Amino acid sequence: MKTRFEIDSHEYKGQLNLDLTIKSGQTSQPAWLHKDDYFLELVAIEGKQCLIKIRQEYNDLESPLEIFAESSEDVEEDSIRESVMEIFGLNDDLNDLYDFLRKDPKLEPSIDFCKGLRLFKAHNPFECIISSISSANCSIIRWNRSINDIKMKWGEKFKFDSGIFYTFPSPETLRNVPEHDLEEMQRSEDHLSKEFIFEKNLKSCGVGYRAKFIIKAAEMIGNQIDIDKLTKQSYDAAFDSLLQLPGVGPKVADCILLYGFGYRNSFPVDVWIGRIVSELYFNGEEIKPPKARLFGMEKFGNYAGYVQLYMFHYARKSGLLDSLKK
DNA sequence: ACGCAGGGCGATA
DNA sequence: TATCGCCCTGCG
Repeated sequence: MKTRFEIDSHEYKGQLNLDLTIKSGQTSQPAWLHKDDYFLELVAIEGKQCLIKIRQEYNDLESPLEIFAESSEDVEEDSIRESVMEIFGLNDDLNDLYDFLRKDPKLEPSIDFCKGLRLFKAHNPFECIISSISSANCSIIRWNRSINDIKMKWGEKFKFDSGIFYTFPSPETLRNVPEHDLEEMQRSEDHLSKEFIFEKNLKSCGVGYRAKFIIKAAEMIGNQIDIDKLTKQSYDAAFDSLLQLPGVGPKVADCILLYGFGYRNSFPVDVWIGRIVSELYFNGEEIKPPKARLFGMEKFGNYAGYVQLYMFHYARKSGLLDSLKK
């Protein structure tokens, strides 16, 4: 099955900046592969693996999105369209958001810096959970690399004309992966050659001490923690459930809820958001993360997730972030 | 070279 | 209940 279609800007409210949305470092998933104007990723639609190629005219936030989809199975165009809408936050009304931001003089300037930036939702919730765990105490490039490594080592391989793509492995697969060189060596003792290179273990993906957390989390998902249930729970209940996973604290849980499950009221607080909140709303007085989190959730309500996203990019681009470094 | 940034955890009071 | 040292790696 190969198909091509467009999504016209009239089909969603407000603008979309595809490039900015994909590259903004949201922990839902690594940035999509950028190749000849197109962004590419393998996405499961109706349970079938489907390569999505998407492109937007450079610097034209109003032009129609051009989408190519390709799969060895038949996938309905409507389902692909729905997935794309969901992944790129096209069901969100950015005009509404901007009306909200304009009412707050502290947030108003963020609009110009972030035009068309949308929440980049995970197409694979389990991948989002592992991405978010990997992102803790870690740079964006590093955890992006780790997740791509994990996909290449244990994902299922799919070949297309435009390249080779891998799925993110299932919890069942990931929970059985060796943690480090030693474990990999022990497991393959019987057939070990002199030149054996240890590279099929989690630590070799650069996740560091988070390897243990990832394996344990993969074990718990499907047992104590049911992903489908999480999406149907209240924000508070889902937050508490996620905290049971190793490597998941408040910040990571909020990222998973926002980028993985679409809880728009979550307000993930890392050191930067903490500093920005204290600078903008508390005269620079130090605000502890739990307090900043509650402040954001209460003040911004269902816009909290977007406000967090916009605050960070605004601060980054305006130079505010640099001024807060010390 | 080497010290620091980054979020969560487990030990401590 | 709050505070603090440590975990691993990339970068300046």
